[in-house]
Amino acid sequence: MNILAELRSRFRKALTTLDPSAAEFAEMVLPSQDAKFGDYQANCAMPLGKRLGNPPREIAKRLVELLNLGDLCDPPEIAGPGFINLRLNNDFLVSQLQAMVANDSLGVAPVSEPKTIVLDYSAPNVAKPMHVGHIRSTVIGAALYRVLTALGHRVISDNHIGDWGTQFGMIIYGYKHLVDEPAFAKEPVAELSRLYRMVNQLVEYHDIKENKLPAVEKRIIDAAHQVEHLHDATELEDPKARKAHNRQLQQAENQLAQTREMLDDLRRKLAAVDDDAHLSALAAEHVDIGTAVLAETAALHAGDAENRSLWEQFLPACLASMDAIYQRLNVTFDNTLGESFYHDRLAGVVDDLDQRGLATDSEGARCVFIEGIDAPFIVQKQDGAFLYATTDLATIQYRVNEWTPDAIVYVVDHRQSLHFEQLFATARLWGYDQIGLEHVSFGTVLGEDGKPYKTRSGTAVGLEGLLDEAIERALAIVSANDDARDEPLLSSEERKQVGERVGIGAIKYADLAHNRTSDYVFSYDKMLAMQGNTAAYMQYSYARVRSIFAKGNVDLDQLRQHASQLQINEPAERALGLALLQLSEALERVAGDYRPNHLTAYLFDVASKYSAFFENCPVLKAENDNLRTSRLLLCDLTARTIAYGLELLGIQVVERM
RNA sequence: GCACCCGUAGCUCAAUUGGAUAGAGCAUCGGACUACGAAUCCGAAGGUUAGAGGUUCGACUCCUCUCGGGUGUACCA
Repeated sequence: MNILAELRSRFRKALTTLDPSAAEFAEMVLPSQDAKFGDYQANCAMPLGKRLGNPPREIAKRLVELLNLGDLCDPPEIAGPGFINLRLNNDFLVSQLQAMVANDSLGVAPVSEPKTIVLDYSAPNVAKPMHVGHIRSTVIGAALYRVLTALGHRVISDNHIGDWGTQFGMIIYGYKHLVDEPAFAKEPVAELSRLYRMVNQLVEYHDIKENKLPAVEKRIIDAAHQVEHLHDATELEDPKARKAHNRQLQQAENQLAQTREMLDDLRRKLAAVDDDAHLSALAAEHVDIGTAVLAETAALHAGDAENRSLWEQFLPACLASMDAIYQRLNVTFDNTLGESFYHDRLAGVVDDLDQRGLATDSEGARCVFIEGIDAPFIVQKQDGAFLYATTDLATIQYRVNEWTPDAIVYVVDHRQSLHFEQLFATARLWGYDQIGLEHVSFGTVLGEDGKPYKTRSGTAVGLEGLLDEAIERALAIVSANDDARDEPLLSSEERKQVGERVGIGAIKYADLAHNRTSDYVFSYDKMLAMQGNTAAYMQYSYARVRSIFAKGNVDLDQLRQHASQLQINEPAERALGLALLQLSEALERVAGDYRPNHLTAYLFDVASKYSAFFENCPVLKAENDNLRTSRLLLCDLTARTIAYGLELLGIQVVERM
């Protein structure tokens, strides 16, 4: 049972009796932040009092009279301006916990109105190695998939991979001109990824040399002039004008500094090629590589037989290597329909937009203009090529036709907000105005210097290496700790498994525990710490609970037959029991705004409550057998809740560590 | 220029979407292993929620302005 939902439903009845239009105020029943205000509190009397023109305390009093809560709560108390404080009664807590023992889903109630939700997450470009930037979408998306499913929704995951874009032009060009045949025969994906990186670097090299560098140099000259000009300006008498002037100067100086940094960055990239004899020779040889790559891409799209066959040859290997990472991350998808799947529908999309008068010609491109947004939503380029905007529209059309979802949810980083704003607005104009379109955005992963997490050479940190390092560090910690014991617990195989679960878990949990909208700082030391809200701590908590059963030779199946012996006496038992009963509430909070950090916070709370219980209430050495059984049942529920919660987050537990 | 996001304890982050005295972990200081896992636990200290106004019973949360930071912004995805 979802206790909060039940309380709200009781309040809704009382509220509508009081005033037919007051049902909405039932949402103002919330868990209390402070235990001294009870377990739950209703804050509806204040706004309702205002609406009805009565003193809030009086409203609260009448509500309490109308409420029928005797089976759940002690008599409610009215406090302060009109808060109604609720405390669950002991019998109710005990009966709910007893029911939970026999319930496989730990009392998580399915939502009353299940929805069909398409969940779009991960979406890497194939043929480019996955990097740190793919973690959040993948991990958050997979966790949301599990939580929404656990709540009874029909969830369809779809990995919208980039398998049709310029990067294929790059590897096709690379394969035709620069391939290392033996290396390709031996490890095709590694060779393709080398080719991708090299071609990309050469394209960028020429682009910087011919376009970017001159442009940035010009900007620096302009900015320097601007600064000089502002410096020379005569002293202003008027304080207001002087302040404005100083601000302008400050801004101009900042801009100059920023532009200089950009220049340095570009020069470093040029130097990386110039200083390498092999690369600089290639750069000289492939002067037109930029346009050549675009031509290869265009040829692929136009159905060129050779490029098409290369694409078909490359793709399976790329997908297989991508799947290998997903396997390590324990992430799956119901569908993997990439850009290539939609390519023959794109012309139809633009035609349809034309016919409905939504697309207009602007500077030779077909665009949809959205009211309030300056930038156009370009669906077809001057040269006739389509863009990701077009693909995304075709994708919406396909998903709606195929699955008739209530909502399509995109787990994509915040830099694409404008794109999604335009996409959703266009889709609504196009007729898809009955489904929820949501951009679940998230912040950037930063290095410990507070800047986007990059390698020293400035490239994104590879995902594979990231996982390897986390596992390696976890294994070292696990081993060091086990070695420090009088008698080590773990075999080397166990250590290896624990290292993997703790390492991968650490990366996922760190990501999920942060509010997704903010950037977060990636730190191995913090995510692998045993104190605080980390996967390692949660896994340790689980192992610690489980060790009690081993120590006491407890048969869990038999224990669960004795659910009726579960009792609540000590405050620590009560606090733990109440927390255990709030799992469904935590999951609904996650689903409510697609924030997995509510679940990590909940699990950490359960673990903390368990610690207090563990300190204050002897289990195996309880005063009598009944109490021992009762407390073992609480331990079992705690272990199951932690394991289930972590499982929903995609994290595995270990029995010993 | 315009648009969006952010600013919370020394550091890294929360705050159930407008609720009561803003919470955790690290770091600092002080306690607890011959009772179940001390990789742990308990306690102390640490805050004008960037600043100024406003809205109201009540504001970290909503509105306005200022300061500081980030991101995006016409044919890449």
